[in-house]
Amino acid sequence: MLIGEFSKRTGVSIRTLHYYDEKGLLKPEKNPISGHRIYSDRDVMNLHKIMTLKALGYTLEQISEMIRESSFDMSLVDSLRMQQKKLEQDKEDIETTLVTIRRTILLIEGEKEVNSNILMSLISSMQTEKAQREWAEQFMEKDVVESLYEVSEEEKMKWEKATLQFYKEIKRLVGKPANDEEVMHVLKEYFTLILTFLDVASFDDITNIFTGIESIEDFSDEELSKLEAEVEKFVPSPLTKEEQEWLDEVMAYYIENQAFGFQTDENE
Amino acid sequence: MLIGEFSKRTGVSIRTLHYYDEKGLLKPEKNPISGHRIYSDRDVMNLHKIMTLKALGYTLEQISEMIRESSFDMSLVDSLRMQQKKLEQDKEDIETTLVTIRRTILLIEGEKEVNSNILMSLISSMQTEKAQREWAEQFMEKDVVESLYEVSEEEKMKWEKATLQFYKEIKRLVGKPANDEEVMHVLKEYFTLILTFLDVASFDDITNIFTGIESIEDFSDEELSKLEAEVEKFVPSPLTKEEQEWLDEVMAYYIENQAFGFQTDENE
DNA sequence: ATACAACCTAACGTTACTGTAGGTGCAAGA
DNA sequence: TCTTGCACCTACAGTAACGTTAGGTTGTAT
Repeated sequence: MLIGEFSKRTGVSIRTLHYYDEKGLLKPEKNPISGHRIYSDRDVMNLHKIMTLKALGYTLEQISEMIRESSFDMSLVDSLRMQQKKLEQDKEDIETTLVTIRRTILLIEGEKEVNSNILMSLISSMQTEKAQREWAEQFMEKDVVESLYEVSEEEKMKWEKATLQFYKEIKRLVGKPANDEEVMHVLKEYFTLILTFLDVASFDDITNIFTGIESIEDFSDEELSKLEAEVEKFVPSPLTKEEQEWLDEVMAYYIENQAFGFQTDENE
Repeated sequence: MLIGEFSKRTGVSIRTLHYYDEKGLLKPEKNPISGHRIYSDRDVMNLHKIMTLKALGYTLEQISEMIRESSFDMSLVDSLRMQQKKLEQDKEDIETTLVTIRRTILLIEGEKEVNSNILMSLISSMQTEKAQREWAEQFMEKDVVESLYEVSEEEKMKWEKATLQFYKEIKRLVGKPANDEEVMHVLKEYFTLILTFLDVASFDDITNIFTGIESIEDFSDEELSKLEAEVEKFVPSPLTKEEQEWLDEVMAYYIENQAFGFQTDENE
């Protein structure tokens, strides 16, 4: 059987067969005069072995070691279990990304255009959700973390949509004075939402969800900036430096003037 | 920010940053004298965008097109849906392979050593199960195919274990005369098993599961060898030519002498 | 004799990097 | 001032598993 027929019979391209020959994986006889490769029925079987192991995810190098022997012993089971682990990890990664994609599609379906920085922030926030959770367990009780993350898809969606809108507003309002009515309104809405999601009544209560911390002031400045850097690694802020500085300013103003009063302010 | 600090802050290796610069994905400022790269805060954001899109499965080339614009429109949704499809396919492939691996481990757990040809045959049979099913629908009614493949894991396992044992026996018995008692015994057991799985009472009834076929003789020789070749593409026989020829022979002998009688032969 | 298919080797292209060699810029210590 | 050492630079090579192309040879039909 010449290479063309063999290729058709097995469905493996001629170039791949050349390559396997070159790599010593499948070395057929050769016509010593013409140099043409001559494949036998045994080669069909050997190629099939190669393809099967490839389907299980082994590299050609691993395969060439494996096919030297004509039978497998129990060490194959160990090797299979390793493959299994690898594939399960791959699958989980894909699963995470699929969820992210689904949520992203839902998120932007209502919009006609989305600022790419904001969107990327949100996407990577979804993508790294699991890592964020594990990281958060350093500071909070496990069940607190759980209650924060184990919310329905709709809740998450609501949060993401609100965040998207909030950042959009920030980019629109940047530069306005801290006591601007619209600015105050946007901040109020967002803070209210945060408190709703955290399920606390006021900012003071937020400290309750951290372990071993009496108040926000327990964090030193160094600690805070270290924390910020770590958070940035997960999800960098989609705001420019100016936007961020402006936001810090108006937020400080807002908290000083309204934070502990807005609960009662219900008829606006 | 020089490249070292930037690399630490973002977790991306220096070499990769060089690469992104080279490819035009992330081109920081350069000190015109020393040639050192100078990264800004905006670059942090841009790199983050790149990493996010990479996590969604886009290639660097696609990414470099995508990051030219500062906002996304609805075409992103189409693109995300395409990614989604691709990832779903990948996931399914992995899933299939995982099932195959699990079954393979179970299959060989009882054995101390397995002939690699036989094992490869069985593995690829599991791996291509779906394709086999679709192929089989050319010849059988959909519900017949379904009833053949929609059996419990244990049933499948039983079949595979039996097949493994059968091939092992063949390789042990090859060369013995067709009327050898042991040979007859092995064939009988295997045929009985086949009929059990096909849920038919005799070989004549097998034709009932094919559509538009009155008897096996309806197939011409060409058709049969074409069929065989197609089956070989899924799962080549783990037998050598001699073993296969010997098996054909003893099977022919067995069918002629016993096939239609063994149903009654219950006290052996 | 010639056309043509089928084969050959050899070398480059692909993707997303990593590794290495050899050289420059800049600060601190001997 | 010289040297050491670190951070940085460019440029070239290598990885997996092939695909593609070029240029040349073999075998067969006309």
